Amino acid sequence: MPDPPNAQIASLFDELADLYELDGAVIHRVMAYRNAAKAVRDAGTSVAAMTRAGEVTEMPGIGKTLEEKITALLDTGTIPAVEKLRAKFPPGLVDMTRLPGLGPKRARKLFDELGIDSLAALKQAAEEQRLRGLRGFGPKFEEAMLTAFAAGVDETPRARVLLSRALLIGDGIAEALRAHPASDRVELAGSARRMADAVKDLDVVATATDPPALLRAFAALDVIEQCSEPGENACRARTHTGMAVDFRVVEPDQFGNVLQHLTGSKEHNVALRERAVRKGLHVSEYGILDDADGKTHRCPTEEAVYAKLGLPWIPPELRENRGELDLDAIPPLVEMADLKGDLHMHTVASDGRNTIEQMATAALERGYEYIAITDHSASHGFGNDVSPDELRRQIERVREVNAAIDGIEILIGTESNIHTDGRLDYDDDLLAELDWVIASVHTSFGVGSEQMTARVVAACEHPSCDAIGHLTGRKIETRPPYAIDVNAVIEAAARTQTMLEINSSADRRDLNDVHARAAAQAGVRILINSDAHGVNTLGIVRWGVATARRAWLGPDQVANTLPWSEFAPLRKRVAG
DNA sequence: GCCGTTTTCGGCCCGACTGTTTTCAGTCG
Repeated sequence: MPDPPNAQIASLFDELADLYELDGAVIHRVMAYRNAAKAVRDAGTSVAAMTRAGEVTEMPGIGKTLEEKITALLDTGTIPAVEKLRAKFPPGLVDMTRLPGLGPKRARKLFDELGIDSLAALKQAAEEQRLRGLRGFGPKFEEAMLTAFAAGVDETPRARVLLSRALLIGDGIAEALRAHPASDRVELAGSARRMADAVKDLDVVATATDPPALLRAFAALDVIEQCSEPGENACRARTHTGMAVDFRVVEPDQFGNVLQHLTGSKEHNVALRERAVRKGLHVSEYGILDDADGKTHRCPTEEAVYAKLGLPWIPPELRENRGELDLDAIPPLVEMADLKGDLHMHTVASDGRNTIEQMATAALERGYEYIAITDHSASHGFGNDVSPDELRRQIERVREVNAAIDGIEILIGTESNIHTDGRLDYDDDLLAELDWVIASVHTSFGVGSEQMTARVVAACEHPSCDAIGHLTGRKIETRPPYAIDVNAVIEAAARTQTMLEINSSADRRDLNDVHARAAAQAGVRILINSDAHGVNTLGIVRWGVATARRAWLGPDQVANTLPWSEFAPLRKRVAG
């Protein structure tokens, strides 16, 4: 039996949390399971392997009991408590808690008293006004349920919005508000500020000389479709694209507290407050209450908030409670300006829109010292035209352009498909003639974890394979990663000196933050590549850089921050 | 269920809102 991936262990713990909550367990026990689920999901190495090694209780949030549960999962393929509770509560009960205002306590009551065990049964009971007889439930509750059903809560939940789309709106709003004469400071908060993969809504915080005027200006922005009646210092709006936007104007001396509070994440804030309590400090969005003097300290800046707690200012990308609160000093994080090359891009030879010359000129304008032209290989649909003979002609073309354009090294490469048996496209001789090979999976996603892992590990072992592209094949919000043992690939990449790419496409960001951090810790060299299909998308490395920063990567862990003279010898074909 | 510069037991972040209730539990972010 293959080891369960971290994601599977995490989702079982989350399910246990839901089930124990329905079972009426004390909330702190439920929270312990949720914390453990997050810790497992964010772990950079195999939790199953750690358990076998007897090291899993070293993880924060995993104690003896949870260790036993993971051990049971490894030994028997299941966790007894999960089986027992699944038998006790129908799955529809957890679905019911998706409704606004209906949590586990009330769902349990509906089940016990009225036998309601699914969204459908709940809807029918609300329509028949059978809920209002129950103590604690009234007509308003029935109405709220029916409103929620009418809005389609029982259908697929609304997808979150890609960061790139959210920031297009959020940055625009912030800029417009900054330009308004009544505004002072304006910042985006929330998960967009943390550069998460996708976001649910936008939070904007401001200070202003004339708050009502700024609130009115916000409501009148072109992107806003509708806005609540502006209150004294806040309003809630929806954009034409359907995004919710919360806007708050606050006192300047509290700006730091509110910005910190609204930036989150929830987990970061909870952990931050727990630590503060141990020092006699109580953190809220309004200030920091100090037991020592009984005063609430207001902070105009986030720096002041963290300083009061004895911490350095923590970059928003790190605020996920993944160890950032243990830092004495913040390590350097990679920036856009650090990038000196881009090792994955397409031209008209396959599915790109621009020529070699155009891509090279655009890269030069970005200040790059080197790029690799990596059109799709022949076995992939987009690369049908790049036959072996065509690739040989492309080698000549790239060499000519490289000679003609000063100031940038243009590598001839390929993005080779990885076949199901781990072979790359093109003969080894032809691959060896190239300057650079990045290998990616584009076909047969469903071969299963074992074969997929063996397939990519085999590619790592190829002497001409310099890097692996978009390792897990995920598309954020639309396609889950295919089954693959990422930790095994990381081990193989470290052993074979194969680089791993963070693909910067806004909907890929693959490696993700957790995997990229694990890979770097294992000594794998990371690349941040655009996978650009035209000159106008070279800049999407912004999203790859964001993922790298969320992975705690500094410039020294990202290979393409090196100048060409230092990057060139790292390639397997040169290093030998 | 986890955890420890107050602790191996007794705590476990903070505040707002809501509906139903006569003082608050449950839910949410």
